[in-house]
Amino acid sequence: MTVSRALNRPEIVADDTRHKILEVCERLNYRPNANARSLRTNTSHQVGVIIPDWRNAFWIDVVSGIEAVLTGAGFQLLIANSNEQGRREDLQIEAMLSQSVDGLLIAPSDGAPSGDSLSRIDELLAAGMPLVIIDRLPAGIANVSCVTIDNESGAYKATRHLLDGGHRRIGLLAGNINLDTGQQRVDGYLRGLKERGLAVDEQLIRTAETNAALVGREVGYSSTLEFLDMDNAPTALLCTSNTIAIGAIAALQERRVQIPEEMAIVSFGDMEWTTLLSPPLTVITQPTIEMGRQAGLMLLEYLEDVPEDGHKRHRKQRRIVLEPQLIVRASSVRGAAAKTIPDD
Amino acid sequence: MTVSRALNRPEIVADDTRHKILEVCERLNYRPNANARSLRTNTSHQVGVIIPDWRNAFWIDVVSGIEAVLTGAGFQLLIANSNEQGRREDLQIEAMLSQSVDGLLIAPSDGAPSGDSLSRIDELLAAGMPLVIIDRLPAGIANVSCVTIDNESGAYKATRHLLDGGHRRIGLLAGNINLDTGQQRVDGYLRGLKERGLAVDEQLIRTAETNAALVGREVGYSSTLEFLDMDNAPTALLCTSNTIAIGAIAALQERRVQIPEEMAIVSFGDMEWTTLLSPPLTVITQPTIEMGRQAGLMLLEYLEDVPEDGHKRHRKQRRIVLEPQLIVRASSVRGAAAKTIPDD
DNA sequence: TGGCAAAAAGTTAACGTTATCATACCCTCC
DNA sequence: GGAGGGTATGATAACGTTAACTTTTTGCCA
Repeated sequence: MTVSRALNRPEIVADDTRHKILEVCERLNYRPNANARSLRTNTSHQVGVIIPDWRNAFWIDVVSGIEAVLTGAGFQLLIANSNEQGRREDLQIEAMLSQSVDGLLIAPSDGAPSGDSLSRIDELLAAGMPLVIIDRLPAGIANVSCVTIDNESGAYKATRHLLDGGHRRIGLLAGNINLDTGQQRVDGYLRGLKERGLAVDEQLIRTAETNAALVGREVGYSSTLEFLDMDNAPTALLCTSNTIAIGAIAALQERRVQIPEEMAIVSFGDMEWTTLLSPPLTVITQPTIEMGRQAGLMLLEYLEDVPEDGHKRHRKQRRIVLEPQLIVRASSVRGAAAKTIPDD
Repeated sequence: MTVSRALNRPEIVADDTRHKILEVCERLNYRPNANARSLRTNTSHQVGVIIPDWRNAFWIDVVSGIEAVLTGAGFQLLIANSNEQGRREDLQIEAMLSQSVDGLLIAPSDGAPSGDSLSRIDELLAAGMPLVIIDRLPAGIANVSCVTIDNESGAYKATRHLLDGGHRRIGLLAGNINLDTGQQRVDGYLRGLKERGLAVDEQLIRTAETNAALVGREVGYSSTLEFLDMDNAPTALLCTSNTIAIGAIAALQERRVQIPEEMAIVSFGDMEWTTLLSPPLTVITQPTIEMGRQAGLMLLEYLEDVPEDGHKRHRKQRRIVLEPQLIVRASSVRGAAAKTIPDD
């Protein structure tokens, strides 16, 4: 009816008719039914976002970046927390498709039973669903657009910084190395050592089964205690996530280990509290908000790429890799002033 | 058609028909359309959650509690961040109603232009929409169910603790006192002083215009510096939020003020990092997750209260007030041992 | 004034479900 | 063998919107 036109394309309705309609809408407290609209148009102005753990500030920041871009463009976010469980992730994708979301932003969980949600993602791509993968890129997925962080480079920078500080035995508290991000951080660490011709001591590398926040903290704590009990304990610690770092620092404080004199420490992810610690924490910043922003923008391109011929256009796959930065603070430098190391 | 029955009420369909149907669904990759279903049934299994600031860990924890309860009961969460802006909150409620959410959980923003979203909430209640207010209860709303924290009690406990420690001049870094939570914290502080017959020095009470995280931090920082510059500076600080505390601690560290010898500090909200500080931070715990859980359960009661007669049942209003706890750590107690300094 | 194009408004059907009612089928029992 | 009662399935309409098409109105010019 004309009402629909008055609300959606006011310019093609005569002025006084429009005013009359709007006035009546106002009086009747009329509210368009989004479900009916979605049913008819097969578009919802909703975008699904699936993250693995929203108790971790990392992911909240990512979502903030996404939100800034997408709600600005008139999309509503459907946020789901997979809790690092592939099965949940799968169900959530399913639920979002049921609601005919216009697009999806997914950070694959580390617990994906490989086949399951990967093939689901392949299906989505084949169906032409606008989709951008964030932060993690499981090996099995090809031809997908994604925004990630150069974890290898981040870990390398951290390792080199510690080596420059004279450390020769550096403990690596890695997350789940079944995840590409986890493995990349190990790779960066190894590159740092190799570059200096240092042998790798497998005992100095600890991994976790999952990246879930609570587990990270626990692993950081117990692994650090184990390090401290070694005959030739490391003199520096590289923590590959803020949750791991929290556990590690707790362990060091408990044992009254002096930072950085007895143990230097570098962590991943700058948090609001890292500068409040004594000493302040050296970190590899994760450009989380920016990652969210870029992923949002990328998805937006796809969303605005209207399929005029009714058939989904074959889209070029794009990949953005963001560079992490090293911020040197006192936790990793013996008696020296802290400064930011410029990118090289 | 029979398909609908096979999927929704399998027990009333003959076994072999059902199997045939399910097999075909599988083969065709059939997925029920949630919009069509919502349109027809006028129910969406979605619950809207509106919080004022998801960059603040406080709210993320609240949402976690809500999620634990509601997704377990088969509801999907629609999370919106009002950014402490009444106008956004209003639009978000509107959008959620368009999508025929089954219920709403709202933490009213502090920037509500009083009339606007309050009357909207009244409307919702009148229309029988299941609705639970969380954490904050604006003065204008009556007859609504809510789950809150006893802020007055929390601030009182903190104040009493500091008074017990011998402090006589306690700086109060309050948030937005136009918000009931903010005013209640001031009230608790005043009760503490009054109980000991101490005069109130208005100069020791600082408030903020809004509870937005960034502002909180800034206010904590600058107000603390102002305190330190006073002729008779306070010897203790009561911060009414974790963001304010972050700013305050930053200021104290910058001025190299010894905690707790020169300035004791108590904060609201226990975070994962509060024990990592030197000294560890004394806090009033906010039962955030529990608040979310209770709000979720309360809403669930309303949701399950099916209107058999087609007319919304008049429901009893319920209120739950959760009690915060004082956790004493070294930031508020002089000397290694946590011993109480006798009164006068 | 008639004719014609453009603008505005109206009509119809369809999106994919499910509530409701109608039908077909199968058994049991007198 | 037919009435009665259950169970399983089928048919129809409706939820509120909009795409596509049709009709009406308006405005303009010859």
